[in-house]
Amino acid sequence: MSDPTSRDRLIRAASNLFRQKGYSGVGLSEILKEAGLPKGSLYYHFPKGKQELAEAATRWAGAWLERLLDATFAQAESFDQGALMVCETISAEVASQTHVSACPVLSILQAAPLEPQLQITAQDVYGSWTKCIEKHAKRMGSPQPEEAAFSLHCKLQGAWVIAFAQQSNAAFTQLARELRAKI
Amino acid sequence: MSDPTSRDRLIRAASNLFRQKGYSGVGLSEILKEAGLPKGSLYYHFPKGKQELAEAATRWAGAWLERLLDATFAQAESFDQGALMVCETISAEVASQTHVSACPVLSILQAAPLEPQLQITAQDVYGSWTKCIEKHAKRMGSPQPEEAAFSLHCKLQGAWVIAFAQQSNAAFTQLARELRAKI
DNA sequence: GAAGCAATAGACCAATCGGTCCAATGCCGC
DNA sequence: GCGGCATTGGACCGATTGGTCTATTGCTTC
Repeated sequence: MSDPTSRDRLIRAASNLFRQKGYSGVGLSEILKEAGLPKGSLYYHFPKGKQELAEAATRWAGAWLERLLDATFAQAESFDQGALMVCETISAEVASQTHVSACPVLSILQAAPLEPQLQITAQDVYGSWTKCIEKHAKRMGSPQPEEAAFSLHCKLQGAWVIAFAQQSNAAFTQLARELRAKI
Repeated sequence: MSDPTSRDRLIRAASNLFRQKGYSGVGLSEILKEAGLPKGSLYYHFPKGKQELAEAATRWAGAWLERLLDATFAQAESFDQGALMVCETISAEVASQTHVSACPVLSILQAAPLEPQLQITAQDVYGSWTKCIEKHAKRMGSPQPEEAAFSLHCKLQGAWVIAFAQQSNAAFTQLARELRAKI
């Protein structure tokens, strides 16, 4: 069994950097420097190189957000309240960092035309999130779970893009205000 | 006065390519090949190089979308109806191309940490859009024009990101369905 | 301690990057 | 035809890119 810390360090470093500068904006040397590992380690753990690392990083961050969704909705008493709490949780998460990082999927999205596998990865992760939200919508008796899931996902994506552009979580607090009014 | 066609060709080529692969994902050689111009022309029209070209391309595309907003809202009988029409117009625009291109601002957003000027450009263009929507919201007697403008901008951004990921305008048609229900 | 595998370390590669520079070209008023 | 400026054409540059390859290290199992 391989030492998990090295592989993990690579994934974390890659995810952080990609979310700030995008897939094409980050060089392997920068990732390796951040992870404190030589090039040999990268190609040992990810033989297909940058693309495979980006895929792993995106799925890792995607799973993290899905856990966040599950944990937050588990505490909610209604879907609308859960939606608000998710928005507030992401807002707090975003605000806790010195820089506002983009949605992890966004980071690899623009590299999709260059690396077809990343397109599939992006669709997979987005699909998982929507399904996850839909699951909770159904569980809480939302009348149109599919529509509600898309609507929330769409708003969160929009707020995340704007927050990234402004380097501020103001968009999330504004969205939270909007969601609170619906309860 | 400089010949507008060369400068314009560069801007159009750059905008198209950036919207597909992102700022860092496109090389100057690719832009020049698409525009059919040599490198000398680029640095004549844009002495500061790639960054200046990207800024011009983003502002150009930003102005195009703002004209689209104005033209669409001008035909609407209410803000909510205008919002729906904008969504449908962008949806049709997106669907008319073989590839779904990202929002022009998104293209340069992830390059912002590398090129500080692009961060300002992105904020400017987003700000113009929001103000433009707000202007129409006020004009049509929307009770909370600021909130309404942010809300629409946010939803459109989200739908655009998802549409880009899925390479389909399904997200826009879904958002249109949601907006139609509010009228 | 020797064999053997997991993992690291980094030299090295061709290709491409953004950018600089200057000669050549085309078009203008004269 | 000529001077002069706007623009083009493209060679050239150092730096960096993603990727390959091999030597070495360190642990584990006999």
